[in-house]
Amino acid sequence: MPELPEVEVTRLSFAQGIAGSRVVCVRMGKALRWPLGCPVSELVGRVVRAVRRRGKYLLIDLDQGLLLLHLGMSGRLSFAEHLAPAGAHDHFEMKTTQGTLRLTDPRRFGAVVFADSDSAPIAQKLLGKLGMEPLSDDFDLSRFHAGLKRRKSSIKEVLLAGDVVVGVGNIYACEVLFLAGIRPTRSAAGLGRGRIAKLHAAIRDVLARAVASGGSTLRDFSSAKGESGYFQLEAMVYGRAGQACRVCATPIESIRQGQRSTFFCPHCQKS
DNA sequence: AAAAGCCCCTGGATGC
DNA sequence: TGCATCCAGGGGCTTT
Repeated sequence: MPELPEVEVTRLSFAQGIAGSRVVCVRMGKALRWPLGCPVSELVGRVVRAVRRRGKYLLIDLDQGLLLLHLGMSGRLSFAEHLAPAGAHDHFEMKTTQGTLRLTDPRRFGAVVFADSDSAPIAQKLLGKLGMEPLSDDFDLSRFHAGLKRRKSSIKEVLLAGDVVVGVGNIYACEVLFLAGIRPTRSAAGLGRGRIAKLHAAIRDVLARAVASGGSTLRDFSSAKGESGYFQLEAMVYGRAGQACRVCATPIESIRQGQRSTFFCPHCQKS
């Protein structure tokens, strides 16, 4: 479900509300991707300072240590003073003095992991190799260029890998490559400066607009307040195999790259 | 170092 | 209606 815009919108929807609260109790359901890494009792009484984001991870800063939270494919957060009774897919719940934070995640690819600090081994393992933040100033064109130049695999797979730039998932990778007019199978290293500049701009624009408009609802996203997003632009290519390109009416093609679906317009994305 | 595959898990859509 | 198959917005891990 969640790519960078959805994660960021989720963060914005509860960061203020939870900051300054104190943890009252924590309840775990079925196992998520990794164990929490500390006894739940150790979290009780700690103060929630702030919520940051790095890539698709949310970092919940406590007065001592932090929680790394990932939504995986199907995760969703809720934060409210009173939540409905926990259901079968609610696998993490943290009650605080200002409301309860709940992770609902049917597929359980998501995770909640405790780390002593940003430099703790577990935090380094999960965050250490992440690429540039596309919406921050460190997403610099020269560094993007340099990152792509040493990668022989396809540009689509490099975007998805997240070690050059983070946050671009399968939907946005397809959309951004369409906007930049780049064939997803093109080798990253083979792209010229001009096309890389265009791609760089497309990534910033699309992600920023998606955050500004409350996250994409290309499927079923909703923030931790339960507000559903409304991505103002419809998908140009994602999920549109066989349908007419919105620009040139050529049928959109679908292929597999690295076990994921890719959609593109063979005419608008000639090379 | 980088690339390619595998796998974790459940639910919804589709097809017979 | 029932059952099998395929697909899904992620990403760490192992093997080449």
